[in-house]
Amino acid sequence: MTRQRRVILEELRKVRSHPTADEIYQMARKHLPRISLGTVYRNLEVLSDQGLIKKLDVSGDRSRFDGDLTEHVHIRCIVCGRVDDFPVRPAVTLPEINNDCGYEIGGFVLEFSGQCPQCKKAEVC
Amino acid sequence: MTRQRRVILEELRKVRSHPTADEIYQMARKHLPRISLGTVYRNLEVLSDQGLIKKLDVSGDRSRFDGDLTEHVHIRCIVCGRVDDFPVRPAVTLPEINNDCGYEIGGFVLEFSGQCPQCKKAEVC
DNA sequence: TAAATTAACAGTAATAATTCTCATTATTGA
DNA sequence: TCAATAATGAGAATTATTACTGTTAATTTA
Ligand SMILES: [Mn+2]
Ligand SMILES: [Mn+2]
Ligand SMILES: [Zn+2]
Ligand SMILES: [Zn+2]
Repeated sequence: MTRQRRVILEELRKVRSHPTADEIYQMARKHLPRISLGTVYRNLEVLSDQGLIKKLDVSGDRSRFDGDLTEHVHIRCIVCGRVDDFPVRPAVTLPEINNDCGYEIGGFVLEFSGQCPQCKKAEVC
Repeated sequence: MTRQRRVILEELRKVRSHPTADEIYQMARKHLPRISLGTVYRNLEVLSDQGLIKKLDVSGDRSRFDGDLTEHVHIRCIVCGRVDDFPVRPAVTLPEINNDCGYEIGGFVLEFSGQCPQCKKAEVC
């Protein structure tokens, strides 16, 4: 656990947003001005492999990261791309799913999408 | 509806897989050897905007496309990346969701992941 | 402690999916 | 027919991400 890795983890746990690698890079630079983007990517990968953070493979162009390890659902704005937690639990749990497709199921992603309050307000009619 | 666009749509409707843009490019080249990858990307975007196909923003690196417009669930192999239809309907429907997060909800993605039969068999123990 | 080994680093180059540019070709419709 | 419009092919540009290359810091061992 290097200083760089600790700062990345702390900054990610501090926010309730789901920042991209580059956004985490900007956050970390406030504390470690000489940190490199490559280090941020490398450590996000390591932390994700160690199970200390979650890499969100939500829709959209860039990967996002979440310091909240509890299983929860996300909602993404189709206009600006921001991702929030969504306060609903899916009624479906993994053991309930009848697996007749031959896959060995390991997880699932439930992601809602729509317009966030800001984008809804800014909408041109 | 140009020849290029029609071939892309027909090829996509022909298969039950969820090909990437490059895979569709290879399929289209069989009929139009001089078609360009840029044209494939452009027409997939147009067809998706027109609602004639669906662009799948599933997890993973590349976008995939689906000629099946009915609402259904997907499963993705975490080893080889292939995407299949998953024969389960989520118990949750959009109107049921209480929207107290301020978003205007437009849709959702439910995607399971795991190992496909081939990858499960090939697994090194 | 001092040398050797290891791990992570910063900076930068490479990769790959996608988008953009632009000259050319096809299509439309008065 | 023929001008206007739209789409194309080829390839360059963009961009998120990954890989590489010395360098530095930390850890282990003699
Ligand atoms: Mn979250
Ligand atoms: Mn499908
Ligand atoms: Zn928004
Ligand atoms: Zn597989």
